[in-house]
Amino acid sequence: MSHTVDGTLGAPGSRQAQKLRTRQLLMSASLELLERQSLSSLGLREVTRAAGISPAAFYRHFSDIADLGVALVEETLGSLHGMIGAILADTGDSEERIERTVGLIARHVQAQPAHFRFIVRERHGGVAPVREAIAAQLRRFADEVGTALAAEEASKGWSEEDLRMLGGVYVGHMVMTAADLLEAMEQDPGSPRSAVRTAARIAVRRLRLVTVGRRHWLD
Amino acid sequence: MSHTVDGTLGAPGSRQAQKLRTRQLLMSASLELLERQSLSSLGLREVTRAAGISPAAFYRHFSDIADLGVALVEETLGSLHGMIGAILADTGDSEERIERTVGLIARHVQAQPAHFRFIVRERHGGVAPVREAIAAQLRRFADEVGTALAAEEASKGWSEEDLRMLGGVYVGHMVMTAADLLEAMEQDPGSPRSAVRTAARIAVRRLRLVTVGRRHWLD
DNA sequence: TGTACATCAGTGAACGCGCGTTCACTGATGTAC
DNA sequence: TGTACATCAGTGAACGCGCGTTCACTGATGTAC
Repeated sequence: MSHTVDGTLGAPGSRQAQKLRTRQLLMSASLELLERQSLSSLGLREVTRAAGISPAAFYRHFSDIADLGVALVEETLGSLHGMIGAILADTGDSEERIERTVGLIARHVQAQPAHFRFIVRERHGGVAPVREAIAAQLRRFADEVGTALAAEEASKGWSEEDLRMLGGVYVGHMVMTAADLLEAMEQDPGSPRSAVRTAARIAVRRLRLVTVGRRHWLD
Repeated sequence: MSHTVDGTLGAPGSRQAQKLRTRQLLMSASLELLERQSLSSLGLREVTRAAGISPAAFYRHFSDIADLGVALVEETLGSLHGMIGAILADTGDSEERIERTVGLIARHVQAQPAHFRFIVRERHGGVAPVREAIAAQLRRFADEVGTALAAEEASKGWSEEDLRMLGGVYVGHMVMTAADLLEAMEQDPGSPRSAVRTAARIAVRRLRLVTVGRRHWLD
């Protein structure tokens, strides 16, 4: 019944909650370390040191680093679902919508760069289970986008395979834009963010190219 | 016959030639190991073991693994120059040309999968100098393609920035296609190669989308 | 031409270090009655 | 309600192992005369 957040008292379920908190600590500590290295070079001891727990405790939560990586994929791409939804609601061919979409991606990337960097880096990285988890999620996103596009006016007469392709193109562009923005953020002086603006402008033009192609696909 | 030269070799099986051979051995052994792991998890001892030389000898050729990685980038993207040239000579908007381009990429990827996998994996990998070397080379490729496109009929009225963007889009599609083909090759049963064919077909459609967009860019 | 010396790619042993994993343990939390 | 027992997240020590790097060395190749 009673409840003290500082970990001294026992409410029912507080053990479970504490375990979850530690798990989350491991995951966010890892994500921070992964800003500067890849998953396959991330050490178990390194992670537990950063999280402030003993190495052995790691095994109460994950069987190994690859397992933690898969959990990070779920968490990260879960948090992206909101973004995909917002973009879907926005998907259309007008200039304004393209710019809003790129702006949305830019804001998400700047808000949680570590999550995006992780996905971009491990998408083709050296840890097979993580690569597969990312591929499965991105395929799901592409299907969702394709399905949403199918309902639009501009998709009349499109074959199912072409719609799936188009969904994949949009998702591919999102990842590409995120990667470009991260690269720009890394090399940017900090204040003026000119490299970021350039990356965003190019992303807009690329999306415009796809949009024009879509409009005249059946010509 | 006396041969006194400032440092050039004269005798067959010269010291310099042997050194180059060992260096090449280190690089090709690494590339093989990198089919199954990423550069940042590649060990110096692991490489020398695979190459059949002692660990200490490594330092006669490279200062560390990152240094070897940069050398691999130069070698790999140097070998791609021929492909880029062939594609440039082929670049145009006709359906046939698109299919020839994708076929060309597919053949190169199947001929030397390890080289392409290395570039795709390390393009956003955990080793900064390697990432930068790849980015610099791809930027160069994109500029070359952009310049070649500028000379074409279809590029009349295009701004320079849009041409650079288009060059980047083509290079981006090449890398994307290579990545998709590698993924398909991995999961393919072996004989029918249906996943590879599907990946190639989708690559063709994506390129077609870009082509249509290009054609109507100024509408 | 032959001889004496210089160079340097590759060796093998040694080093200290941090790694992943195991184990018996502790003590707070949860449960049964 | 209080008491006795069960659970289990996290600990700390220990282990064997492979790592990157250093060093003095060897012996084939190259050079000077």
